[in-house]
Amino acid sequence: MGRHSDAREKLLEAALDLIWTSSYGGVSVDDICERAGVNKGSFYHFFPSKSDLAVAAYEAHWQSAQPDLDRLFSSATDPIERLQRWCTRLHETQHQKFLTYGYVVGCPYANAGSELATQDPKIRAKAQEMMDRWLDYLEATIRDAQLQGSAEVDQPRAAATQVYSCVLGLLLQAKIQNDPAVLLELESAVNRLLRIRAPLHPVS
Amino acid sequence: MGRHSDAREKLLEAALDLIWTSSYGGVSVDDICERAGVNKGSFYHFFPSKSDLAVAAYEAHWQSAQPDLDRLFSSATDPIERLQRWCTRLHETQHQKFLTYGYVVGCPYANAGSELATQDPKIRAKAQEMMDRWLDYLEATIRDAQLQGSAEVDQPRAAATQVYSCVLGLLLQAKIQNDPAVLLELESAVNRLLRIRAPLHPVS
DNA sequence: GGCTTACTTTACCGATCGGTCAAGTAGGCC
DNA sequence: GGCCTACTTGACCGATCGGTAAAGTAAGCC
Repeated sequence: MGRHSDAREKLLEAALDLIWTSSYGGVSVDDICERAGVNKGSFYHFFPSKSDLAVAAYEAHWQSAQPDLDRLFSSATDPIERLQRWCTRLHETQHQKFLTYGYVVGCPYANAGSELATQDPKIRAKAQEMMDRWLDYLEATIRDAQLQGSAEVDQPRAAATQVYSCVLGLLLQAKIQNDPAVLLELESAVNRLLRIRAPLHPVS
Repeated sequence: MGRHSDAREKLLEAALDLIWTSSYGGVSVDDICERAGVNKGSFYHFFPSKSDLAVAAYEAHWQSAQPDLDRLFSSATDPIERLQRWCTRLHETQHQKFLTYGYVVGCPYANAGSELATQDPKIRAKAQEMMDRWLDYLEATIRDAQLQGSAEVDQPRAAATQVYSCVLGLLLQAKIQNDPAVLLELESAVNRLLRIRAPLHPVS
């Protein structure tokens, strides 16, 4: 039944890349098509609209990142170490992007949410979904840390919200200052928010 | 020498309002002119470009908010109380916007920085300037709290960065969830980040 | 081999984008 | 009263926006 094509995947990747390093409004459908090497007609064969492509691109990006996250947040790892490795990873990722593009690019989902939450309900909902998935990883980790007595929190979900807010805020500050080093504050902030006792390598 | 006009001020106010509740890319020069009741020719009489207007609008907004901030962060007030009142104020402001527009709108400077940091150097620089002004208020307050022994931090500037990141992140989460109540986590997060002893009304 | 279906190609749409321009008008200053 | 200057007016620009349509082509299925 008909031929098959990798145009869809190329569009998803091009869209994520371009929108992440620029913004949703700053990237046109033509830009995405050009980067993907796909004609505009094909674009609208695969996606009903620009915003539908964006939503699909975020989902595809998550799907590709999830195996790595599952490894990072594996319950076989000590919860404090999970958090520390995650902090390190965040800095590394942004630093790499900084070297590649010359800019700290922040979190793609948060960028989209910040720009479009009041304008595009589908994208707002997708950003919220992504946020909730992150919060689930954090909540589980914080709960484990609490159970083994290495963190002192009241409600793990609320603590996860606080930790996640610190991450989003530092990513945003790093982006606005265009300096990945801002993210080095993250580990200390997490230790304080969770009242972590005897961090493996204390930073504050 | 010539007549004088309030068109400039009307444009600044219209631009801030529209961009804050939508986004820079989502608002056109025509939109701003229409809201301000000013013709496009007049727009370009006062401002060389859309982004110059945006920068001027952020500065004007800061100037109008500064007296209030100076009162809030007055060194005559107990530093812990300054922080608590600020947390309360942030929630009230967003809640008010939520009631007015139906949306949590977040921080105008952070929104602009998030959207345009990699695209418009002038706006990125302005967002960074705004951020630094906030950090100055916070750093001074944290320093005062540290001196009177009610907070325990190592470097006040770094602590200010952490507190500010929590604010930005919670504002962003509140915007993406479109729920002002997310900001109620702020006070508890600040208490933990600064290791505040005996908060006036403990929340965690 | 032929039919169906999936995908590609390309030209095109009206609307809107940021920005320009030249002519006109009104207020302060001498 | 006249002139300079600040400001207004509204028509206009080429480019680009997101999206459409119709014809063409190639791969899988029978």
